[in-house]
Amino acid sequence: MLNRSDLFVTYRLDPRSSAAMPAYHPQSIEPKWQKYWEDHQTFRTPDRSDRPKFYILDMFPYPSGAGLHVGHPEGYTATDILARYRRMKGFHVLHPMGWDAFGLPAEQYAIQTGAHPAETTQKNIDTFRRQIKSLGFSYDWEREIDTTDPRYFKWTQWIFLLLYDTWYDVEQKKGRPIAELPIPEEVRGRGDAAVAAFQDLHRLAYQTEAPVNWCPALGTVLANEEVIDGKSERGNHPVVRMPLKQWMLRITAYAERLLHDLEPLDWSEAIKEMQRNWIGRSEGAEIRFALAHPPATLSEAESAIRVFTTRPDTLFGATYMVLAPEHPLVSLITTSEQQAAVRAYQEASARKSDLERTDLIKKKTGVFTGAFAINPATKTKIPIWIADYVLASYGTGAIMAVPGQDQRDWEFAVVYNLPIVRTVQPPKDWTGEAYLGDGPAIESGFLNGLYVAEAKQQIIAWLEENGLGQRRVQYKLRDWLFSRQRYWGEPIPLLHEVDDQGRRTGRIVPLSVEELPLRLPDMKDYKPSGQPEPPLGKAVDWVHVERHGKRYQRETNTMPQWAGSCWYYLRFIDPRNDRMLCDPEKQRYWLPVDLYVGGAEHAVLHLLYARFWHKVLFDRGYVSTAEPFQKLVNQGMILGEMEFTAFRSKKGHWVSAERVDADSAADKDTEEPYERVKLSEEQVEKHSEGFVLKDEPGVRVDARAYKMSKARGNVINPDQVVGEYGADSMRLYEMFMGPLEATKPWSMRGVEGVFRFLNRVWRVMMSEESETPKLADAIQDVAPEPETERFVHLTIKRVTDDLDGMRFNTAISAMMELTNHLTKLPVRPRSAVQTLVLLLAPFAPHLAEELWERLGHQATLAYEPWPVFDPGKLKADQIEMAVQINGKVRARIMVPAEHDAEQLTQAALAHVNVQEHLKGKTIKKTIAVPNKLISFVVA
RNA sequence: GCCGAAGUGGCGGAAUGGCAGACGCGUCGGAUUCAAAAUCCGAUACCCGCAAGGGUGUGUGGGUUCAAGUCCCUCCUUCGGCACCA
Repeated sequence: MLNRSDLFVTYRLDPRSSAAMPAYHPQSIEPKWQKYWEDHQTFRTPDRSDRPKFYILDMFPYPSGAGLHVGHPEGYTATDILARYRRMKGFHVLHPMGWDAFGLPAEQYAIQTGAHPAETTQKNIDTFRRQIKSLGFSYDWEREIDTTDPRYFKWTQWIFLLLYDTWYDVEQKKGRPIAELPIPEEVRGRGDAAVAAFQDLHRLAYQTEAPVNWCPALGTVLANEEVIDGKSERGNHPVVRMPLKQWMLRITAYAERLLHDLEPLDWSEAIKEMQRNWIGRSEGAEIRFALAHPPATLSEAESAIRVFTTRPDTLFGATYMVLAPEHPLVSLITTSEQQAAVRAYQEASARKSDLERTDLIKKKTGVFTGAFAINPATKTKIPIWIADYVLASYGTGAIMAVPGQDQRDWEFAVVYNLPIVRTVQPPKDWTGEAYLGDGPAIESGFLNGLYVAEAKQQIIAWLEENGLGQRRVQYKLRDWLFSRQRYWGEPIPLLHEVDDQGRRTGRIVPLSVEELPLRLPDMKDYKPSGQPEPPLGKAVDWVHVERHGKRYQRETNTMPQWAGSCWYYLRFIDPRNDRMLCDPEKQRYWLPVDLYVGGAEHAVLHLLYARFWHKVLFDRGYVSTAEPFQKLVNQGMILGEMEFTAFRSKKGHWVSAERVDADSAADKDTEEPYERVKLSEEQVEKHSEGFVLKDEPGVRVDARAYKMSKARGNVINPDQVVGEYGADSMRLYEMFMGPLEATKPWSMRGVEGVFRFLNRVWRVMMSEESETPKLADAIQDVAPEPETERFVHLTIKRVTDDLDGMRFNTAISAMMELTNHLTKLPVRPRSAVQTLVLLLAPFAPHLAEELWERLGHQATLAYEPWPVFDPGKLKADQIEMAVQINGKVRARIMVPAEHDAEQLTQAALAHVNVQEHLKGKTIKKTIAVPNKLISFVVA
């Protein structure tokens, strides 16, 4: 079995030779230049400049106890290369780093060990900072921020209060101060409390009863991230949903703008599509179905069931209705005979996790309420059921069931023997159940004969005329559940007024800016209470507050981890400002972020939440752009080294991989468990479709790279790579592996490959003969040969173009080719090697600085102008061109570059092999494209 | 099931519709060395051929084109996301 240390031992270059010889030795070069940059404040970024700005941002990490993962430096290297490149191109570059440091692991660790989360967090940050610094990134460390720093979360809390102080004006399509919310006369008439309640109903931050993930076994509420497939991530205990008063953020008010403003952004289409799907806009109608026998206790508004449908055209086919089990009307309309059954069903579905409820293979279930509604189109009585295939949280929590045109309704109708009426004519050969396609309406009164789109228009007009419903847009996006029953997060800066008995009156008082930051109380016991109440409730002294003779309790929920990362890109612009979150003028200069790089796991939530906050800040006048991140790139995942796995049965026979389920290692048919046997490269060979055992070629072997994980033991530690090969090799390898966005497997041999390249660069310039490092005698102040000159200019062009297109792997290839060329030259022009050093500088900055110094320069090359190529020097005198006959290459000819089509044709015809292939044929067509090829079509 | 991305040598990968496999790894041969490591030079898709050369090749099947890895259609596989959203 191959393990990590074996890999290092096997592939490591002998360190003794590098220490003794004046060879490339990153272990001494790299600390030297890192110290230089720090001492000279080389990458300190002044707030303003006359130069064009470039704000290049990494998704800042959560500093986990495990230290940096090789996945982190992938994105960081890409952005660092671009930051350094842009500086050399004359841009004023903002390139900061910080820590997303609130979160669960520190709290879990505290529960286990008693260590304060702030301590472990600082320790982890120190490790991350050291590791990141060891890679030589050009961050302006003066701008470092930490979301758990009170000077930072003061403003996170301030933004929360801004959200609390904002309502969404649908007319103006923007968030406005709550003081500007128009209060209806009728509300005002009922007094201050009614006005306050009305305002609370409209705030972007509001409270509601919302279901949370309650884990009875752990005695705690879990965040969604902690729930995997309906079980707790830790311990694998069942999780149920229970309602609890929660803070919510009204992100749904911004759904349309979040969708619309996505369009012009320079993001990958994939990410945009994921966001669009998440927002999930659909157009349709809201329709009111009157109850057939409304209970006398209900008001007129209450005695109708509102539904949302995207297919109002199928209204005539609505043969029953379904309410979500949690729908408030259920208890009001259920008849006495059905009470028991309905209550039992409600309780059963409450116990189910989301996963169980959405389990697709299960049969549809439901219970009849005993009540009926009137289909407004057919005027017939239709039964009202409850079923958990209808979600309380989408639309109105109720549907009109149209089994003829909806597969889910069809399945339900079949189970409970409910009527099915087709109201869209399916095609003649239709054999399916519900028909969702287009077709003429049937059995639909005045809609008959109309196709779907037209029928929708007609029925909506009819509904609106008759006051039965209206056009409506619905979003899948839900409001953001913002509170966590946790310790290690930002406290929510609100006070709840309590009466003499200590009960909350419902009145809420926000803290003033002067009272911020509201710090966490120091606690010994972070353990969840065993009840679904936040641990902060146990800090009695902290919770109880008295002011102006009134008693208050602090809010004990904390903010989710997303909060701190929602606006950090803004704080980097003005990280030490203690008067406001960010100076308006600085913000105007730096925003938007020109390039944002990070993992695809944040494709939806983080980016959506940050965009939402940004838009609120925009509406309230604190930022000047509608969007925070102009260009977004997601780096791909780095997998472990390729592994070969064979499967062996209990009896010791090899089992071919195609018969085995790769995840469980069990037989696909018999489910017999097999043993996994790791193989070395020497034990396998490629056989047509896959790898097989060398000794037993009939046995297929599983060959793939896996996600890095502690359990699998395939985690690569960046410290070890930097220690062995240096930061420059680490950086270069991460970029050379393949396209930034691609998922790719790690290879230690690949690291060694780029390390050898850096050694070649060193030897191109440095003498190997002398005892101490010395410039090679081959470096001379001479003009380059035309071929070398052309090579240099071509390389400048390739590297520049590739950097602009973020194709780091091919840029490195280009530099390798130039290095290989220069290596062969007995005399290497100083100008040529100097250009190579400058091109290499963003990628391998330590080596480049060292060589730059050896070449006789006094100062850092960080702000040297980027090399420029002369397009006139890219062309060769003679070029090789291919000659095709009927699409096949039959010859290659050297021709002067300026040859025109006619000259090319003549040159091609002169070639022996061409003549051979043309013998006895007639040329029907000749295509000669200068710089491309010459092609003859013959018959 | 739906949406998205991707399938190219032994491996990572490269190719504005114009010479498939750049560059790197690995492997083989050679130089250097007492020997090894490191380094340097050469070869390396597959098949036939001593060679010149020829044939076949970018997941599958079809199409467009003088010319397709690249464009269009079909299917298959892998990865990522969403998933009873009415």
